[in-house]
Amino acid sequence: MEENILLRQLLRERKLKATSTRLDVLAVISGYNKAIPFSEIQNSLHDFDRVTLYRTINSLMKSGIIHKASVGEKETFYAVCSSKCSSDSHNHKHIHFKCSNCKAVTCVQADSAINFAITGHTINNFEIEATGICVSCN
Amino acid sequence: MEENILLRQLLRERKLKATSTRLDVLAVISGYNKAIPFSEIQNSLHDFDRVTLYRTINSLMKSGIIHKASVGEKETFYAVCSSKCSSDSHNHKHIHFKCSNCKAVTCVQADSAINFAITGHTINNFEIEATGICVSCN
DNA sequence: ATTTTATTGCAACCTTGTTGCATTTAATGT
DNA sequence: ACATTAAATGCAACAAGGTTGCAATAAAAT
Repeated sequence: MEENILLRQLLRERKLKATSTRLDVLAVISGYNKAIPFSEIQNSLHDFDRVTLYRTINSLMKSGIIHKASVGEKETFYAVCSSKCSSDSHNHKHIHFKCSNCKAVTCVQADSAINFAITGHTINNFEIEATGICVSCN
Repeated sequence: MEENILLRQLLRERKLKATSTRLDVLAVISGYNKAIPFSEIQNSLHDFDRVTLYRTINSLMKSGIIHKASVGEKETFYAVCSSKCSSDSHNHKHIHFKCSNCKAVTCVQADSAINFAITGHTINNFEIEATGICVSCN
């Protein structure tokens, strides 16, 4: 369990105690470089209780540090937020992309802004989950 | 449990036995006029075993009669498919829209086709879940 | 250094969904 | 209409994912 002063600062900024659980979980998630499935977090950190991991992930989400990256699968994926996110609101304009070849889930930007309208409806927010072949597999 | 000859035909076309469970479940789902949460199906049909409902829903999905309409919630919603869907493939180009006022989930079409690209990626399929205010609440 | 307050671990629990097996029901052919 | 066949149902049991209450512990504030 190595100390990461930056992660510690990040937690304190969001008014969260910089406990070793949080530092470790955050290190695993941010070191993964793509959306990480819950089971992968568990495997990397088998010294922590399952409940503690759930609670840690929940507080990281509430604080706008990480977010869920669902891709219609049973298993939940998590990824670090952009700096735009806060305790109050998650603000993602990206797409959750699942590669059907390597199975990796990543947060990617569309080449240009996505806009659409639905007659009579006011659209406040939307999420896109896409599947296909990622850069590495192409 | 009233007989619906049309639903019976629909089931038989898709090579499914027209059992009373299926006729009832289908009547409830199609009569709901928007995506229906699983609990609502259960409440309407408390005489059937939970397992039977799950199995019924699964076979209706496999046959392309209904589909899941997820909106990032814990609870699963279901809606009837367009006639384009078959046992082989679900083919939806619609958006799953959740009204933050009345909480209803509906399948709606965008006013114009939605297209986007991600550099280096091949996009094979995508799903959009939107939240906002629906027609009735506007 | 002590107090305060949040976090952890544990056990227990809930919900959602699935499986195996014996029983029942719908469709098919006669 | 009747027997046969193949699929669907109910039940019990289970598994995965996630939550809650509470006592013990660790971090932050004084």
